[in-house]
Amino acid sequence: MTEQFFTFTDKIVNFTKANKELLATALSFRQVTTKTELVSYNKRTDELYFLLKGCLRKYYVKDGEQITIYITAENSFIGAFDSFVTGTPSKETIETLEPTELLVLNKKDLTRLYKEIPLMNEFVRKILEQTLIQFQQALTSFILDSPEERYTKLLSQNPQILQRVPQHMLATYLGITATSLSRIRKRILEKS
Amino acid sequence: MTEQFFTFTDKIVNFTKANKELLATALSFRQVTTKTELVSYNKRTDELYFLLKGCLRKYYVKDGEQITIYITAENSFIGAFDSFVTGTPSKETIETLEPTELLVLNKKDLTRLYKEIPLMNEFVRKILEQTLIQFQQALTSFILDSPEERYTKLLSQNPQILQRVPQHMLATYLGITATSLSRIRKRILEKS
DNA sequence: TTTCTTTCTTGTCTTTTGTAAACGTTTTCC
DNA sequence: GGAAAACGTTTACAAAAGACAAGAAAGAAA
Repeated sequence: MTEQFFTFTDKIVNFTKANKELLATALSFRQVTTKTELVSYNKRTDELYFLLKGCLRKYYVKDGEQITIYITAENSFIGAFDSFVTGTPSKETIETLEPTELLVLNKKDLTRLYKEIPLMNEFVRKILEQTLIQFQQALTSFILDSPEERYTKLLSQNPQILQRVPQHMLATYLGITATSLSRIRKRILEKS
Repeated sequence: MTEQFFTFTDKIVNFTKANKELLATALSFRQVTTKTELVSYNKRTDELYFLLKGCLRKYYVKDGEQITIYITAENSFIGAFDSFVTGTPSKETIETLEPTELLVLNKKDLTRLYKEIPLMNEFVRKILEQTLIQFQQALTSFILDSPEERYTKLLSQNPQILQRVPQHMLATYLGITATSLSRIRKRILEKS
């Protein structure tokens, strides 16, 4: 159950066997159905998730509409970082889009691991470095690219996601309405 | 010269005197004029900067136009993280907008500091956590808010920046053209 | 000061997106 | 299986943004 997780960590740092045993005791397995809220609006969260199987999204509610701001699938960490780090109620909701299997790490255990495993700070630092680069690329794409360009980029970089996520969620994720995405798709079809 | 930097670090972790002496030897002071490129297009960078005084922006070139993707001022770290971390040529340019004073930390020294100062990983991890939250908020604002909302938010959260950065740079930073920002400003004036 | 450059605004026209509503299709779930 | 909900597309109209060009205003430099 944790092999998949350590396959992931092995690409980042060299945890010792002892490290991994400690880590494994801190991780709890959780299996949830579609549409489960892992983090809810205005609730504090002290959990981080490692996705073993399935698909999640993060969304905000604005004017009564759900606006998807993040989508991710297998072998990645996700959490409501703001609430997790600062302890404030979360403005974002994290919800499963499929039956999902995760490993859960809570803040208390993470704090303990930072003390017990010196490599832990380095591990998390490297994860954060990668995540930051990803976020900066996403942010840059919003500034540089048109919605149509963002869609075609998503199409080429992450074609699987299109099979797993409803189009109206993709639309808000691209910063546009479902109507507009439908038009963009039509436009692209007509070009080819 | 480094007091200002340690005032900053003291808010994050408790470096010992010995830590600070080590750190200080790794930091070099640099004073540059307006429009100096700290990181240039297609060049690798192995430097991170801590801004003591002045103002910087990061920009991309698209279709011959400079598109500003980040602006920052005193007491913050900046660098072309992608190039810095992965060693690939930078697609972004970092340029001063004012006469600027900085502390420079290069990658070799940072790598050394990670080994010599255990707290260093924690320090950088915490900086990255904060930066990630900021980036996520910026990204979210692009998805959730209209250009007009982004402008008024910037106005209320960071009014000083408006005095220091030309409007056409702010415009691209907001994801719109200078023309459009000018009209938004007019619209806001007429409302009040 | 005078000149030159940069910056900002305005006008016109075109394209894109948003809003709201309708409609057919697919999926979900008793 | 059948009802209800969710999903995707389309249409008409309104609002916003982009492109391009012209010109005013402000700053920097000779």
